[in-house]
Amino acid sequence: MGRSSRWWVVKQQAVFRALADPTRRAILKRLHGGAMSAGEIGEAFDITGASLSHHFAILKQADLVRTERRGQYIVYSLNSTVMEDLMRLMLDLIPPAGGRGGKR
Amino acid sequence: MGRSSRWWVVKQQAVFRALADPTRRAILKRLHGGAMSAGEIGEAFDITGASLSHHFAILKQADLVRTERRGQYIVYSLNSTVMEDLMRLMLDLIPPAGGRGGKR
DNA sequence: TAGATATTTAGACAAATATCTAAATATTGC
DNA sequence: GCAATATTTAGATATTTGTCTAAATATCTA
Repeated sequence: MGRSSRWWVVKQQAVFRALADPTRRAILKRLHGGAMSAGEIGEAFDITGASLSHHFAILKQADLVRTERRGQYIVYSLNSTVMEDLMRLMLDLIPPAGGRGGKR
Repeated sequence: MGRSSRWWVVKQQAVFRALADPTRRAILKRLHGGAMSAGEIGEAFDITGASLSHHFAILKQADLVRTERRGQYIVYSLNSTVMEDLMRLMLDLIPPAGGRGGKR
């Protein structure tokens, strides 16, 4: 419980929303291999830079990625802390092991 | 393995989309305690039965819930198998521990 | 079988979303 | 300072989504 619960309720929605789009999931996966500039990330996708930037903004709002300007470029990297929070959240949606909840 | 990768790509999108809505996440959480009829689930929410039914359809399409008719009622329960698939998928989005120079 | 209850389906509508083009901002190298 | 490159912002548009009301379907009970 390091964070206020309200913080997480808000952030939670941002995170799930961010993950709902296949392009954004692909971006995260691409970042899996290491930090990359916006342009490099974009090479893998067939959409404009503007659209890409839109996706970055949503990922950033969800705190799933971090940015750092390096000269002309802006370098993106995964924020694994929030990813781990998300995992915990997911676990919360899964019934307890050996759980009842089936037929009666 | 076990499932074709195409199956999962399709299902994956359905699952993430299903989780993007806060009402649907709340439904899953409610089912956490055990199977429940549509009406019982609905008691917790301030939306019409029709809207509820819409959410159920999306959860079902994502295979996150199972249904069983019991007389007049239709009983919903969690499908933890797909939830576990989802967890694996999430892990896939998280960078490997100690990845890329960063020991912990 | 008729009426009551539970749930889904159909159709409409407003709000949210992904995408685009064009323009703005930031940075580098000459 | 100026042109080139990288990225974001603004504004427009078509699609998707969540919700509603009304009607349809399924089941139970008297």
